[in-house]
Amino acid sequence: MALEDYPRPSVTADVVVFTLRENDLQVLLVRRKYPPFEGMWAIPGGFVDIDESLEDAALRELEEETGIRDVYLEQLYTFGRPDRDPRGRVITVAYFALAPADALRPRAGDDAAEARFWSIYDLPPLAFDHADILPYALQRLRYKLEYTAVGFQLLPESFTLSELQAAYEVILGEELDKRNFRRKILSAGVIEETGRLRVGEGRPAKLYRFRDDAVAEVKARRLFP
Amino acid sequence: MALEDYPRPSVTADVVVFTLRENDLQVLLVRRKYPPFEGMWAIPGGFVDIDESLEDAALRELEEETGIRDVYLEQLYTFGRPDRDPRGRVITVAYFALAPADALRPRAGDDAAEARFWSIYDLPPLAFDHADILPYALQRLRYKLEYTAVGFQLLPESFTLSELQAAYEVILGEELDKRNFRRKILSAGVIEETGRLRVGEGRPAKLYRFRDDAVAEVKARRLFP
DNA sequence: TACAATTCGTGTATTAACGACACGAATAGG
DNA sequence: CCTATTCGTGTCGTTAATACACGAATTGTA
Repeated sequence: MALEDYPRPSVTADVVVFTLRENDLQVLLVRRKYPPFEGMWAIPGGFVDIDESLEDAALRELEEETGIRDVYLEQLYTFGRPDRDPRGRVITVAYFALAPADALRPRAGDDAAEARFWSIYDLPPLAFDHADILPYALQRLRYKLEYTAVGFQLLPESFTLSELQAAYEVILGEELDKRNFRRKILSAGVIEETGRLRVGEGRPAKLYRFRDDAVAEVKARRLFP
Repeated sequence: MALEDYPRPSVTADVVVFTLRENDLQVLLVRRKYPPFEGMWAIPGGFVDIDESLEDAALRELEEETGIRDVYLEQLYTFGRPDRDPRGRVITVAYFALAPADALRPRAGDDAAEARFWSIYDLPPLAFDHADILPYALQRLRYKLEYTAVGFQLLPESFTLSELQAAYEVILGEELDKRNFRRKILSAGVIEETGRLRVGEGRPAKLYRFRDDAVAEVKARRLFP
């Protein structure tokens, strides 16, 4: 029996792009220009080309909508309810991406009227089954934050410990103790001082950077056990 | 632009069925009756029907190959390298299933010449990219074992603590301390005594069962923190 | 130029969990 | 009744987690 003898679904790759903006955890959404769900907000994505890997499709869509490349990208889950798209059978492989806000220049694509960030904690009504995908992505992000160094993908190259703690707090949705946070993050050995200071209101703060080497990767396992 | 204007891939659901047999962790494989990879071993699976959910497809394939239903099933990952099937573009949504050995009656399906269990630690050459999928499934199983009560899905309804420990050891691939294991598993509150004993060589052992209630589910989080 | 406002950076004491470790108890079979 | 086998149990030292408060460094302003 040949492949053509089976009916084939359409397959899309959708990308949940997280970033930190205005001391908030936000995701990129696009407003749909055409039916179905015309005018509603949706997770950016599109059809997987026939000779393109799933990850390449996600990266391509990401670049089309945000102009960025070299981003942290991870497969999230595949959503395939038969009725999730009124046009027919469409299975979507969802990815999630993390990027620092300053790297992102959202722009509307061919089939999007508009593109902007929304707080993950205050979302508009969403097209398709995208209201199922975002909570799942948030859960995965929180989960990974506790045992890997993935959180640094959301921050600029250098940052203060207070900024890092604020990022953890807004992602996890809870407050953390300052001294315990510093002790854990420093003893994990995943960051190092840059030697520079950030001046502002109050006492200047030391700037740190992520140690993007093999050592840091290994130690990042079970960062918050 | 309509759905039909895009070339569409084929989509399959493959299921990695784990079980414990002969004090070993084993997976069900089928020997392919037809090309490509005729005669080679493969993870059981098949095409997703056009109006069938991905999970239903996995359950259907599972029932066709093993005769079981009501099994623990979880989506694993979606594999979609463009060249993974020589016939054309085939994306597979891989699932993994856990079942006690006594529930399984492997049987060859329409396109399988033979079906049998293989030790996950001693596998034959595999068709497609299935040699990538199995290690990934093992890693996921080990990972889940440490923080959920998922391991009980592999055991019969009642079991001794020694049997449970042996199961953990064969899955994790390492030896565990008897007293520490018992302390952890009992203090987690996920199992209870049945009041019966298993007699055999040596002192009879108490039989336990999994507490399949809401309390056990909650406490099962971070079973081995 | 001092003082008020702000944010940074630090240590300890208590409690909980983890890992290492050895031997008596209960049964079956010879 | 003795031997072989497996079951079931407790302690101690170490490590990790939590809770908690104040002096230090700077900026802006009176």
